Amino acid sequence: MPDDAPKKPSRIQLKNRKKILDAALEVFSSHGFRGATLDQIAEAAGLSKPNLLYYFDGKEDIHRTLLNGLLDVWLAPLKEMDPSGDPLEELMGYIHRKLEMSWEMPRESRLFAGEVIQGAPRMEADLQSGLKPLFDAKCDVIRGWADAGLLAPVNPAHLLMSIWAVTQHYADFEAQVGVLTGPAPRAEARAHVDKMFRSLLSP
Amino acid sequence: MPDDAPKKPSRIQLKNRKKILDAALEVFSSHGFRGATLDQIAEAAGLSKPNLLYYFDGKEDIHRTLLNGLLDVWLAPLKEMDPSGDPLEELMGYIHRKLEMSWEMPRESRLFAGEVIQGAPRMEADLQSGLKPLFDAKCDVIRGWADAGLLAPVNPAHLLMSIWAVTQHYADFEAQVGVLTGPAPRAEARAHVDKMFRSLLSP
DNA sequence: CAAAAATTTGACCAGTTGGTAAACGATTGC
DNA sequence: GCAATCGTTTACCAACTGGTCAAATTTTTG
Repeated sequence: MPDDAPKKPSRIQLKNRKKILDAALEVFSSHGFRGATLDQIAEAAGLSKPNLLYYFDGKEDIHRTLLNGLLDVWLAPLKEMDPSGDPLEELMGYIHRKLEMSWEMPRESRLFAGEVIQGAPRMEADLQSGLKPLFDAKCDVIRGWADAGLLAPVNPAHLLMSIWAVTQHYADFEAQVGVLTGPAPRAEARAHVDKMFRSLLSP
Repeated sequence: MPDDAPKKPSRIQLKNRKKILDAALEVFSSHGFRGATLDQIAEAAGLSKPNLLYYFDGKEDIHRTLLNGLLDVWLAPLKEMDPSGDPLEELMGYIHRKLEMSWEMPRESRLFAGEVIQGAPRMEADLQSGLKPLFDAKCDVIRGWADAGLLAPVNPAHLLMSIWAVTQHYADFEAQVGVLTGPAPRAEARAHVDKMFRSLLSP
């Protein structure tokens, strides 16, 4: 018999865990792990601090849960890239989906970025087990496309990293983008990114 | 008579301030402002904590001094871009210099990135006064080149941001790059970045 | 060298922070 | 209806952190 009984969570547990994770996303993404305090998260969640710790084992637990759930969301667009589709349009579709995510989920992007910048101390395992295999698989797909002459010859790994760099930049460096461009850079960004990668990838 | 006598710093002051700033760069860049402690910085600098505070007014003072000095270094390559040179080669030269900086000065890059990700709370003024004017000026230069047909038509602001995004990615996301690519991605990165921007910019 | 100035240190402090214990309320299953 | 479980709060603490201060030590200067 398994000694870790799953004990299906009650409605109230589901609701409060969700509230906590949402509050934690807000706070962690704008102050970093160390910069965030349980009091801040508790207040943002509308709960008391000891109440937080009734639902999670501690600050690290909240953070880890958040990052873990995030990785799936974050990689979903890449998973959708279809090896049997039209190469250029599959890649451009991925790029636009990723760019859209940066506008729609900047907190998630910054949480991720902050963690990686600091050496991913609480995420190394997830990167190895979650990100690496998918990354390698998609690199193979892209290499296949390029070898078949359906794309310009390109280094798949560095292509993917460039895509992440450019698209996530709009979320992660929002403070800088805001200072440097007008209030509505979204359409311009879309056009620019489209042109940049299309010119690189067109065979 | 000016009441804030400059009082030229002694050899010992110069040396220790340098040691402190170097230690602070190490610690701040890998733990963020809030995550860094004065004790950590003091230990890395080989000084006692009260001794740190003899040279700087406090944690914020150290951080601000660091960021302030950094912005100049960071923008130097952009300043070097010569409006009267060959457009494509000036831009590609800038790109390669910026990429080189990411490999040579990853701590500086991460310090900057961490600050901007968290909304640049201690840097807004510097961005407005130091970065914005240079950015606008160089955008005008690039626009001029493009209008003259010496470059492919391109959005100057988003071009510059793309350059930053791609080049700094190798420093800021080093932990991720390390997991995903082999141990020597430097030459590959160079080739990829060159190809990407050359294909975008060639008229 | 001796006085003055600069530098360094040890002891200390007040505020913050992650986390705990136990009592108190609310739900739920029977 | 009522006991048992679940959920919440109050009061609290030990560790850490940024910062102070006066004394001690070293360096510079006349």
